[in-house]
Amino acid sequence: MVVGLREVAERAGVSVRTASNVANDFPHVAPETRRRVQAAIEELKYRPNTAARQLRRGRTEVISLVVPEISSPYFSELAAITVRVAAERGWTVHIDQTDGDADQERRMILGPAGRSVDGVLCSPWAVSPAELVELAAGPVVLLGERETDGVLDHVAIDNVRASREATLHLLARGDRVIGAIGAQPHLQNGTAELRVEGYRQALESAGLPFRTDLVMPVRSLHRPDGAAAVTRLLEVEPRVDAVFCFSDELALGALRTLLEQGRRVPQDVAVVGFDDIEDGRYSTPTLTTIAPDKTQIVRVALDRLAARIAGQTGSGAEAPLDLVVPHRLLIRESTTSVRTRKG
Amino acid sequence: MVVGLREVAERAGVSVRTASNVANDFPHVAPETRRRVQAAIEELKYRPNTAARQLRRGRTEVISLVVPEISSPYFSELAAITVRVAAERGWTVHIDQTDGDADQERRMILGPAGRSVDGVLCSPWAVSPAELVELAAGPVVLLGERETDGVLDHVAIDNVRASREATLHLLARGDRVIGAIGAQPHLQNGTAELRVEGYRQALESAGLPFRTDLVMPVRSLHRPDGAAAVTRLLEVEPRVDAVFCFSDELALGALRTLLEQGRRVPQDVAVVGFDDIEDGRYSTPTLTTIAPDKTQIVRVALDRLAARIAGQTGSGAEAPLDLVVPHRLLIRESTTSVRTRKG
DNA sequence: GCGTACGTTTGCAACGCTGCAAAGCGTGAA
DNA sequence: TTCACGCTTTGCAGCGTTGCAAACGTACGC
Repeated sequence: MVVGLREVAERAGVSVRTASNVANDFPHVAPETRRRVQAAIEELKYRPNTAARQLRRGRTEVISLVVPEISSPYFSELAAITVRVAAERGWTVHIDQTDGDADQERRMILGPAGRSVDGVLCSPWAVSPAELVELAAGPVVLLGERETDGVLDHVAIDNVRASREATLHLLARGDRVIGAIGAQPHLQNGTAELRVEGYRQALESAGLPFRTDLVMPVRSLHRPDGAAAVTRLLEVEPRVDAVFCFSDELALGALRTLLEQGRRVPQDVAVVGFDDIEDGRYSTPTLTTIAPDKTQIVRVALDRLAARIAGQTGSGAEAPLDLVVPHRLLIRESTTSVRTRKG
Repeated sequence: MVVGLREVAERAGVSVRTASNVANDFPHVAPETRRRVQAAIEELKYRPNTAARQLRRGRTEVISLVVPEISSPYFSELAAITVRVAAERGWTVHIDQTDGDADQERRMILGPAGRSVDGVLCSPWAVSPAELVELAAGPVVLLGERETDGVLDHVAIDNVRASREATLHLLARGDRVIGAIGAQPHLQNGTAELRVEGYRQALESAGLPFRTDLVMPVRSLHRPDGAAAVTRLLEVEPRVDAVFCFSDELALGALRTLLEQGRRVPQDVAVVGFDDIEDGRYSTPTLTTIAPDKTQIVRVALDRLAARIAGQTGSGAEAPLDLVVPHRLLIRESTTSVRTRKG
């Protein structure tokens, strides 16, 4: 048996409209009436029908988060934060993963966005922002990718600067032959390019050559890719002093492989990652990394999304913003001291 | 401007009903009519209004997944699989996290479940199944917890057996002083108890005493808890041969701490985890662990949920099922060989 | 030529809720 | 006593879609 406001109203001896008023905390309701309706609501276990409410109000209070994959630590941490921060605004989050597939990405931004969510937070991967803007049916904020040429709001850290800082840190240690792992020429989101650029700038500023043969492309950003890439790197250039990986996962894969091949980290080879995922704080050695302020990313993105949603009815669409969020370089064991160890 | 079936119908010169028929692939539509309506749909970029559809049909094609936390690797892997498997059925997934908080858990199972999702997959934590069944407003399937006394469907591995196998593996190595990390006396979901029980059974079968002082309670199942617990364990019993952790995260935290304290793994102390998260495949040393068949867990749970949803209108509610899914013991470096290493 | 049957199209109503605007009611001022 | 005002309650309609059942048209068999 489905309980609607009708049943509640009947039970409390009021009109449906009054029942609705109570359910929505409308101020002008007599205390006694309110009490009676409340009681009816509880006795009948009334739960508002979201679909009807949405149909009427035109809002869902649901946003969707579209990421390449949920299970990768970076995105799962981001998702967790998003759910938490969204809750502060009374939103719930619909999470979707695209598996890095362009078609799925198109479908997700178009599909769920349709009208069942109020807005979309999207980490694009295979589809360019220019195309996304065509598809978007509602407010969309992009997370962490290249400059979008002002077609859509987007929130990210300054990837070039972060990458430059990471590389400069290695140079400051005295490393001269520095490999980079994580170029992704096949992708449209452009993040990897920015990181290569920062790496290049740092080398240049130190008067060192930018060797493209030390920039290893990867298919995805996971441990196995890092493991494979570092193996290739060692073949290309056995005398490598340090490796800068464009994700912590890559770095952890590389770390593992370096140790397997008998290279001590950081004595023989230093390793820097990117993302500051939790694993890197507990690996052996712990991982030096670029830490984007994830909570800030989410907060800024949701602020922006809220503004877009609120402004939807407004007159002129505001110009898209490129929002930059701070990051830090966290120096840990993989580029500094080594712990003492038996054996 | 909102495009509805009305606009499409107008444009194509047909009735709203016919437009709806085309949008829903109703078979009895003349090819020419279909073509015209299709064209209108595309030109106007018509997207069906989910709310209205749901209101009319009574179905959302959305299920919710309620987990203690998204960012922990086990749950994020589970979530990723769920999204993927659910997609095969045409469902999308609404993910919520409770932060292990009892109230939030209650709200989640009650709230989203209300009528906005067709069913709920829930990993309970702080709330007992008995209470959950009271709250549930629709089909609910529980994941991975104690026997539910038949109040709700639930899917899990055989925790007692898995835990016994892990402990027996250590015993077979010759370990005699074996600690256990991960008791959670404050929780209601009972998983930890089952694992303690399996551990106890194994020790007993080997004629060894079950020492409660070697069973370390933890607040949550993350790396820091594992790190702290193993520190306490070493204080209680410095001569420990092996540690069985009730999650891989605990194990990774323990691993790290053991190494820091100068204990080699596995030569000095062996470590076994539970969950088979990806990190354990890339740690140093790699982690021996109990691997639940996660895909199977999700598949079975969704099958069951689908059956519940389908059977909702049926007459007698079917009796709840306890579904057991297979697991394996994956033996890796943390209980066997050590890699050679320089230095 | 007519009735039947089937393929195709349609109008009506309702899913449960809330915006709107007006009606009902009680109180204090004139 | 009457009027105006504000608090409270109400009815109506419609959000966009689809189930239902009837209407329409055409082709076929008798």
